[in-house]
Amino acid sequence: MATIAVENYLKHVLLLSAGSDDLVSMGALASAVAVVPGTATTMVKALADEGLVEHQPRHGVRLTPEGRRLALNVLRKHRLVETFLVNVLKMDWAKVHAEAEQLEHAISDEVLDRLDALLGHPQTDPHGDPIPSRQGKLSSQVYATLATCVTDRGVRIVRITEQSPEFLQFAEQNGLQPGTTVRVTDRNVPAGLVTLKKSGGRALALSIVAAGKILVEPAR
Amino acid sequence: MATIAVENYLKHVLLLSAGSDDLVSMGALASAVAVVPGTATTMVKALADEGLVEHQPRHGVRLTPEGRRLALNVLRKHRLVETFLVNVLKMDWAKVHAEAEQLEHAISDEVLDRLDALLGHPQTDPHGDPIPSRQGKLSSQVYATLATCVTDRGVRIVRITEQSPEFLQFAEQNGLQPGTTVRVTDRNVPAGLVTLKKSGGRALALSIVAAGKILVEPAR
DNA sequence: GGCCTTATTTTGATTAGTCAAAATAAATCT
DNA sequence: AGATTTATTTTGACTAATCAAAATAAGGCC
Ligand SMILES: [Mn+2]
Ligand SMILES: [Mn+2]
Ligand SMILES: [Mn+2]
Ligand SMILES: [Mn+2]
Repeated sequence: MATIAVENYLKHVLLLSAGSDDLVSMGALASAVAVVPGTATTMVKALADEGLVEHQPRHGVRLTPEGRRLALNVLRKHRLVETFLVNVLKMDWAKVHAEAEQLEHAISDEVLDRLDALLGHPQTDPHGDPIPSRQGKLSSQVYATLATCVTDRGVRIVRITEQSPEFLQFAEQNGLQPGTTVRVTDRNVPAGLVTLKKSGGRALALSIVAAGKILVEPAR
Repeated sequence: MATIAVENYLKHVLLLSAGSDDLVSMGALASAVAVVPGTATTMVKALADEGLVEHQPRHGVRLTPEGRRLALNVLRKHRLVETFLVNVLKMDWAKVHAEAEQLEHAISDEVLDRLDALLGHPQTDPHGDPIPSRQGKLSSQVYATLATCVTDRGVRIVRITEQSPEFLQFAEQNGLQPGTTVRVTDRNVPAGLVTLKKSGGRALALSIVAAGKILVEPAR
């Protein structure tokens, strides 16, 4: 059985490689799992011995098919648990990430399946993050963000790519959640500012960096 | 934060001391947590240093008030999780114990409270085991068992004190679950045999040992 | 090409939890 | 009481995971 630490490393390699199959740097991995770089190196070498990752010393890591399979299963647990916590237990969507970080290692595949059924086989979690399918398929659709999308046109928020409670709470308070339609009224790059309006709401200003964390699609 | 190992030790000291406040022997504790006796000694000394147990060398352990508080919280999580798994996810009651053994260490107090509310503040889990209250009160009601109760009188099953999947599956298959009313038709101590009948069912034989694991109360 | 900066790896220690097997104390049995 | 059996503790060793700090390699810059 993979330990909790192993599951966390694999999951973060998956998240950091983001669709593409290029190498994940040690530094990025270390800071994602919140360990010192040397620790990541040690662990990655152990994972490579187990055949879960491929390690190119001095360059980075990537998942093997087996490592990817495990990582996807953990990610599926994480996101289904988040969905359960929000949809069934009515928890604050800003808090469920920390909760799921633990639970993803404690639930069995059977509980996973039953949760999935109870929730009606959701495609995304409460933040719009895609839930890997039981067969290990993970949607990697590319979206525009509030920092890059067309202006003066309605766009629908599909995903918030940031787990910090602070950001999520801010988004919630301003109604920036998956499903909401907004319109970018102004984008001032030198000032690093994006201004937007919810249909029938008042204006809201956001930094370009913050806007870049909110994925959108054209509102049909 | 208490580690998973610490939580397990504390929970088992609580279960083994069963209401009374006498000492739990090292041997019993070691086999409950499935470690070698020396390991239990080492851990108990560490727990004593943390003020979670009182260790009387060569005689045994008992929980301090603080250790008891922690242990009750873990036990509450365990039993509420079991209840959730059976009542909401419709899992087999024979399998939920193993599942809860992991989950009891992964859920936060907030999730605990929400689960409790979702389930309607149950008093017992699916096996009839009492669920400690949020304030740390644990019912210690004493019941007769099918090995000791009156014969030829209806008795209602209130609890199965045995977690093994085999036993629970056997009990389920024969309709021996909390709530069911049965009647002991014969008890042959020398032969070590108990015979009983479900109201309107056929006879069923059980060893005295097995019968002793099924707690009952007079059916009014 | 050589130097400098930065990322990565190595080395040496530490902590939590565990086991095997030897040592010791307590109980039990002649 | 003395001997034997049984439970507990001690000792020494091991694994997984981590950090601090020194050593090393890459990549970019003059
Ligand atoms: Mn995690
Ligand atoms: Mn999410
Ligand atoms: Mn447990
Ligand atoms: Mn139970």
